[in-house]
Amino acid sequence: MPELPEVEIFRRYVDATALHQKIRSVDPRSTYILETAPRSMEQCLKGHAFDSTRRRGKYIFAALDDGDFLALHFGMTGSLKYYKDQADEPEYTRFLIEFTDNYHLALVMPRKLGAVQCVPSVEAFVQEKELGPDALEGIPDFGSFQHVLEGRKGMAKSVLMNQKIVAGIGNTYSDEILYQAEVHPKKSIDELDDGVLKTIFTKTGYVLRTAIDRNADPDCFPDSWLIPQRHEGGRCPQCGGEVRNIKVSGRSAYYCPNCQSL
DNA sequence: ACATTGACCTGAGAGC
DNA sequence: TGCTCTCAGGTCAATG
Repeated sequence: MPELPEVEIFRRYVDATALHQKIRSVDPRSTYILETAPRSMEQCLKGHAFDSTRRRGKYIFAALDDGDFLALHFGMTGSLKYYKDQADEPEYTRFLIEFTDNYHLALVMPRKLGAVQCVPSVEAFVQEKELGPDALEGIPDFGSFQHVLEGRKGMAKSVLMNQKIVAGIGNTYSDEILYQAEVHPKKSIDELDDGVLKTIFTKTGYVLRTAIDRNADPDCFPDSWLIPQRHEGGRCPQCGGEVRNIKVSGRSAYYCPNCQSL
């Protein structure tokens, strides 16, 4: 599921493939994910080129040469594919950009839970969505982390997943972070002492950074991690006990009842 | 103002 | 085989 590490890999993919090429046409296959009208979308992109990219949480912003941005969100099934021949167009292409050199950039998304739009300013967009600081780059030290959590009362997992508090962490990585910090997903955040909070902060950086270093490919994650065991019948790498699955705010949370007690 | 829940989307996989 | 049901988890609106 595209959380911060996957989205960062997508961002680098755009950097490596689709920059500095003039856009010939835009083909919105699904208006459902379009948050900018098709006409203004075309006006925004056609004849322009992407200069650079930025990421905030789970959003990518591709900067156009006239100052606008294309904002991309991948929902839970989104990905990008860059290719030349029309015959190589992936199934479930929901938004398609064609460059003047005949290459294509497709937003592929079986479930239409993502979004595409043109925005004049990243800052205004972030403000409108009330996005919190980026989980990796927006929280430089433990003091900032404490500040971000100030006054929060919810369950640890829900807090980590709340994009208005910290942007970029979703269901899968919140489980990993709490597993490594040995915190029960339902533990109230305001009941944790500074030592534990500091561990959560440290593990957040470690987990996200390591995932990016390994191409956000779970097959390459360390054996000591929960994610490879995050399924029915999975075993805790630490104690060998069975991993448990419970519902936390309507999401399925995996954890080790032995290592992460309440 | 905050926390929590349910709806949306649609393919995969289970069960009958 | 083929139908129905449940589940996955991103965000957002509605509810507590």
